[in-house]
Amino acid sequence: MSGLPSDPVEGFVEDWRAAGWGEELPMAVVASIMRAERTLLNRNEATLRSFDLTFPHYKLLVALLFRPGNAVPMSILSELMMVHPTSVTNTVDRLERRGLVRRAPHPRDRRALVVELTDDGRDTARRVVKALVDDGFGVQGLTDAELRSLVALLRKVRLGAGEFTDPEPAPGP
Amino acid sequence: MSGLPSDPVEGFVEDWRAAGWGEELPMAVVASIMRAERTLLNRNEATLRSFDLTFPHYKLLVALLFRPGNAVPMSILSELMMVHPTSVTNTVDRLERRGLVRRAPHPRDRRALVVELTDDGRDTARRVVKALVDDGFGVQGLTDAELRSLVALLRKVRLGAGEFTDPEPAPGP
DNA sequence: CAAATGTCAGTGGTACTGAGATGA
DNA sequence: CTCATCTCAGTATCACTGACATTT
Repeated sequence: MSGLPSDPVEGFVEDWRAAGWGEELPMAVVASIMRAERTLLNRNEATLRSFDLTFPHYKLLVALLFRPGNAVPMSILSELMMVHPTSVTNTVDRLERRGLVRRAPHPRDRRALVVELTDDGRDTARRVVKALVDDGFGVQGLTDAELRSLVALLRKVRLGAGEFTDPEPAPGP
Repeated sequence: MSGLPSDPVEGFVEDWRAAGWGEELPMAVVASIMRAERTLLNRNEATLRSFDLTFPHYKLLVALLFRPGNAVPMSILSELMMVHPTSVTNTVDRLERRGLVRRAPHPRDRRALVVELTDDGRDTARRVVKALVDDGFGVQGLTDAELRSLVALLRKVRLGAGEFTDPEPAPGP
């Protein structure tokens, strides 16, 4: 729970404005996102540590948990996790050594591999998710409407920053 | 601009809901924050790299830039940057070797040190900030009202997750 | 005395670059 | 042939733990 006595972003915005830098709103948004990420990470890492998992490990396990067959090609994992392919190799290596995932040949592309959950991995993934859910992912004090609004606004930020394209999935003709 | 064809968070929420895990809104918020952070980081790192700065370096320089005297005690930097004291030592070491900051004795506590910008550091910090501002920090496509709303909502998240206390600075009697 | 500040040495983990083997 | 997929070796950076000297 560490905890500063007051919101550092607010003081920061005041100094920024006083100095006349301009673009204080985008600055405040970026600072808020960075700090929220760090705070939530710190909070949820305590839970992950009790399962001996790091956040990248968790992200990979969860990415597998919600797929038919619990199997995803390495290259897709790289995109979903927004990391370099060699980082995926590294993460999969570690999880495979622990028996939580395994590599299997891609059914139709002999260059590619899919990563799939083992029974142990699926069990672990489910228990970790349950633990995080029970803690509400560390998010507290917002109404459902606020949470929805937040997701929508962050979607705009991600879209504007180029995370993905496709503002809306054009309905078929 | 790399870029996925569509928003991965949306697909994720659908899978999550279909599996009946519950707490899908907090999950979506956390996932959105993590991805927004990563996307903005990737985007702004290109700018930082042109100044040979990493993000931790940037954070420290900017923390100094907006203070009277451009000097801040190490311990405060540790809190502001949300990192371990030894990480601050490390970051300051690197920036000091490059002549961008320097350590000076704390005026009233002989245990403590303050870190202050050199002339070169102040100049560098200003130019980096200007470059980031010119790019709007990678944030595009939101109105001022939306940006304000986003800052307010993220403040609630940070407060709820224990980043700081003090819901509102109780006005003096 | 106990608590706070900062450093040092060492560790573990992440994510990258560049090069290369294999297959579409 | 070109491009995609994945791995390996090497590198940089970060953030931490534990121990310590100094000062409050």
